[in-house]
Amino acid sequence: MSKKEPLCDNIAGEDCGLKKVLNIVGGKWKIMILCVIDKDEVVRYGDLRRAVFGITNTMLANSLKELEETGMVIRKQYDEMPVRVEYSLTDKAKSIIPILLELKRWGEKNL
Amino acid sequence: MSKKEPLCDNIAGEDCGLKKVLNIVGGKWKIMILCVIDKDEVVRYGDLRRAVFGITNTMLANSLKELEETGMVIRKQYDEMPVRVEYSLTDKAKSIIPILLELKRWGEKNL
DNA sequence: CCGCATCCTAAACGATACTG
DNA sequence: CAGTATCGTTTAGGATGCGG
Repeated sequence: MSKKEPLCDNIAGEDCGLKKVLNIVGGKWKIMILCVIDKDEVVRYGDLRRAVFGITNTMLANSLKELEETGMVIRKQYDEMPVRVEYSLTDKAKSIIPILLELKRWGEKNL
Repeated sequence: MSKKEPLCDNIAGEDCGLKKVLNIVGGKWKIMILCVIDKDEVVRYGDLRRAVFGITNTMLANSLKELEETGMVIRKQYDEMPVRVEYSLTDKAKSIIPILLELKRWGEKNL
């Protein structure tokens, strides 16, 4: 009998681990956002918008909110004047980075 | 100086290895299709349609065509009557499976 | 400075019917 | 059996302007 670990267990639903991952880091901008924060550790909203070339306020704010809700980034607000907001990665997000790096290397080698 | 390997090298374009990967295995069905073929090694079109619950002819045919064009699956046609078509994974596709499995495990553990 | 609200476009996805 | 063609729907993404 085959002992192969299946890629997806629940072919029908959204509860496959793989699909869950794509749900939270998929889309057009999320990985690039994680990338910038990973690189600089702590990043302000405005710096993020300048670093992620081409992103609009709408998409950056939406993406950051979703990343925060899924426990990937931490939002810290300083009520100065004007206000300052800093984003950083959670431990959870940091733990996925090495796997994404493997995927990146695979892509560079094979595509 | 930081020696950290960047997640994305080209923040602006589509030429980041990570984005390339998502381009070819992203979307709603591609990973599930790869999953089924990986499990059974060689799969006929009709079996694939039954195995990937909820997929339509349109999406299955489109996805398979794209996976073939990106060198992820092999299409072999037998001109019998009625015709028979079998799909299998390329070595390239097989080599990404272990990484996807890691992602899957990460998703199961963290999401 | 850091976003949100609104409206709009484009692309992904889907239903149905039909063909070699 | 293994798809294609056509058309409708839905969702992701984007432009612009306003507000705390």
